[in-house]
Amino acid sequence: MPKPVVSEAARRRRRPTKNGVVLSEDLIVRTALRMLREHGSAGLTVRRLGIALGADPSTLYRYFAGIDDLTLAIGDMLIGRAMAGWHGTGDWRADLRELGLRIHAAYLEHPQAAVLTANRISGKSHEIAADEAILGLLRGAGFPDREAVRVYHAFIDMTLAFAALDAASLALPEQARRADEEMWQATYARLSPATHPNIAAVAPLLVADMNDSAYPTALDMLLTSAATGLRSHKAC
Amino acid sequence: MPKPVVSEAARRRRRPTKNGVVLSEDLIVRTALRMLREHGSAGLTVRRLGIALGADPSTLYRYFAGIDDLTLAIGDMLIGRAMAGWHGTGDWRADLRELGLRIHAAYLEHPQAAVLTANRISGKSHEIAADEAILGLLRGAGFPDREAVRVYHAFIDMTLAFAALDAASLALPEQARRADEEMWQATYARLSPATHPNIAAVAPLLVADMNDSAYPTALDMLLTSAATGLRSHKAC
DNA sequence: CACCTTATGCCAACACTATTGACCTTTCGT
DNA sequence: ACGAAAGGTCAATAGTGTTGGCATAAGGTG
Repeated sequence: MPKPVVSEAARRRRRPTKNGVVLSEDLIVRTALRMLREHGSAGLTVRRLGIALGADPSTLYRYFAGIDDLTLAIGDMLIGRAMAGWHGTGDWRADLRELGLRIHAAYLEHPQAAVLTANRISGKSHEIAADEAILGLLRGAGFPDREAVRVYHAFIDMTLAFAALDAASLALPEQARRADEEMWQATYARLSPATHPNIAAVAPLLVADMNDSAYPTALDMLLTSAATGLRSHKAC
Repeated sequence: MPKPVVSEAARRRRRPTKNGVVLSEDLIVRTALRMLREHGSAGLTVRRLGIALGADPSTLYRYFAGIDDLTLAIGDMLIGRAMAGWHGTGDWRADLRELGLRIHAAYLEHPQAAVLTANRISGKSHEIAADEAILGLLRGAGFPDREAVRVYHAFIDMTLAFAALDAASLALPEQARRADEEMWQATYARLSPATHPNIAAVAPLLVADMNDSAYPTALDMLLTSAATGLRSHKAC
């Protein structure tokens, strides 16, 4: 057992690196985020990260068990940023909406990172805090426990799933992204009404709509359905 | 220009490999799918694929420009299988539900492959056919065009997003998947009621629920909300 | 202040990876 | 039957994550 990873809290000595940098989990993750932004989602490598930090690549294994562990930490930091400074207002529906949009936005701010981490469960502190907040809103609103868990599950998975999907298209290389966006013009808008009557009928609407995220719409629909269910529950 | 890739249609000579195997795009893609299933989503490497085919790894570059090109071809194949043999029944809500579940299921049948390709937009024929069918169902049900496009967009993106999310967790290496599944037991079920009252209160429900896909729930909520909107539209 | 333990950074090495350019051999149209 | 070139092979390059051993400085203890 050559390299035990010491938890950040239990870390006592802070020996500076050859170049004088003092490492920490937080610094490593923040640097990784910067590298992802600059070099794309395939540009995060242990070697490059080491160089960017001014430390030997192998040093990182004192902080993270492997690159997988590092990506989980990156994901947790994104959730942490989404939740930073959030406070509920008492209106469960507005609060949930705000929370979903915040998480979605936090991921889209770092699309290359989001692609790597959005579909992983980290179980780290920020993620747990978010889950606690969401469940609190639902139970506080009067959802019975079973229903609260159902809605919570749909809400959080939908939010992360959309974050990953939308991030993926933002993370494409400039050239590929433009090609995707112009697909709607080039392909869908030119289909014959004879073979594709429905697409042809709404083509202008499609072109206008498809390059925005559908998340806000889908989120509102989920919340509407939840509210409907809540009313019928209270009626009983 | 050392290695021009010849399109499958224009391919004329079929020289057998040292081991006597005759290559083709189709054979390569099918073999890649098998390897993904057997060795996990990180187990598809040019070297291994070459060995599995009984050919030198570099031979594959005669068929695909790079590994990225190969994954696109794999994705193409999945999309083709998703819609095969579908027919509507006339009940728009049931039909949409069926369609969503089919697409979701088709991806989950090859989770390791889905992970690599799920957040790419193809714009190819099968995808167009699905879009036409969905828009037809919504417009046939009486949604005004603008509303039909909104619901269509939310529906298709949500379906693909969940397919990617759920495929990702199925595609994790056995060890990591068990770790993720046990996270709910190991981490969430042990949080103190003092610090995390809501999670603690519903912990057993979470453990029971979180390892299934939330897609059916989210899909039903989306359809419920759409149906509500449709009723109020018809009332006008 | 000096000492000793040990946490932590560094180095070298390993077994991989994708990709490329040069070479050679088989295939097919003429 | 011949010659062009498609297509398979080989060798090499530059990169990857990861690990074991070593050196050194930090910080508690006397």
